[in-house]
Amino acid sequence: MSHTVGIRQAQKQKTRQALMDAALRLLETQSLSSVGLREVTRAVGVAPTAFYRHFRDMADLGVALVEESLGALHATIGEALAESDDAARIDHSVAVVAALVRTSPAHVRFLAREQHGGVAPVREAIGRQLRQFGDEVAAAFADEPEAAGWSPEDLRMLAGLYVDHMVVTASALLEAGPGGEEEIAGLARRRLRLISLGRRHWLD
Amino acid sequence: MSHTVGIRQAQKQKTRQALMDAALRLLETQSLSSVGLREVTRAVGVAPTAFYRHFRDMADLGVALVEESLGALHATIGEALAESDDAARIDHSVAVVAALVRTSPAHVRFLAREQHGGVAPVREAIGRQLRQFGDEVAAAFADEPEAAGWSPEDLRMLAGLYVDHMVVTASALLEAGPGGEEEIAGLARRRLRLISLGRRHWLD
DNA sequence: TGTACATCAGTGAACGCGCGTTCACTGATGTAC
DNA sequence: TGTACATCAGTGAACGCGCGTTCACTGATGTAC
Repeated sequence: MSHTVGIRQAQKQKTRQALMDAALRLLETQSLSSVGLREVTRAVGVAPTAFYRHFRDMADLGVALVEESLGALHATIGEALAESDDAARIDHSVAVVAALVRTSPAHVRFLAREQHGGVAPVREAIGRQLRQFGDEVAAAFADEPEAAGWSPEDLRMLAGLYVDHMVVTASALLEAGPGGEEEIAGLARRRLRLISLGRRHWLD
Repeated sequence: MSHTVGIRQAQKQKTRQALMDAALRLLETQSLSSVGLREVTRAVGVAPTAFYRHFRDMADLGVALVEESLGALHATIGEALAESDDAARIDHSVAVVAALVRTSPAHVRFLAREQHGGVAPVREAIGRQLRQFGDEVAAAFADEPEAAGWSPEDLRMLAGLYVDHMVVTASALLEAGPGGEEEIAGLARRRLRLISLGRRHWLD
């Protein structure tokens, strides 16, 4: 091999990830503004000062967690939106959200908690991501024949309604726990179906 | 007069309210789990130990703030829901939420922040209030002729959609500030209208 | 391949600070007679 | 109305503790020759 990543760089990346993982675990029962830097380094087993080699402060780590939580979701959501049939799209979208909550509950909890939390940079990073999802959903809608006659503003309004509803669904799934998943998912599907009905008659 | 409130009791109530007001002001830029008891008493101008005469801890004060924020709202929402015309009900409901955000922005910010925040008793108190709003909205819907043929579950689903939407609207109004109020309110009304359209065709 | 030097992730001691909670107290208000 | 005692909201000193941040350091990794 000509050029490996470098032992030093690989180890640094590993520590950085360990700090993020430890923080995420602590965030399940606290909010970001009350999790301390020392608490995180203690959980990882490094000196408090090692933290500064990776993040300026806890807000900086929080922003990194937002990217980790939502960065990969854009592609997955894109797939769900690509479904041609309306019912299939609803089922697929709800399934994507349910899968996210099932596989990464701590990430979802973090997002729900910090979306309106006390740490401005993190709040803004989440807001940016959600707005981007809204834009992507609106763009997907715009490509469909059902969008004929719709103003861009109304499409964006509808897309925002979808996204907001998905966020509400994610935190409801979280609160319900694994046992209540199917009930919440069913409720979410019925709500989306009602919205979808409204969409169909919007231009009547 | 036969029996005044008592100077002692009145003064105690005044201090208690001052603690809640000071906490609410501090909560505009922080979350509950990072606001300290000493910070609150310092803002009021009493000794830290005076806090314990009124609340067990900050979570206890938070629960009291939830009641203060939402307790009076049930009656007001009831009025809005009593509108017979669908469009009037939408306008009235959005106006109630906008008025709440305008007159008590700090209360609304507190609720948005702590709805999924790190302090369990407060989170649960907010959840209880929102569920109660949902029940009230569902009961109001049930009394209408349009509800004929609807299952109780579907009515509760619709009511939840309304309440969740109002919560989303309230925090959007907060983020937008006074200048963007009309835009957000307009968006909220269009969304409610779309939901209302879906409702009308639910049984088709 | 070997050597000499540079880099830099992680260390550990030290700092000043504000925190929540305890305790015995004070003195104005309330009550019984 | 006046007196004697009880109540209790608010005080102030004291405590031990964990916090974020600074600093000079160490020693493994990286690089130039």
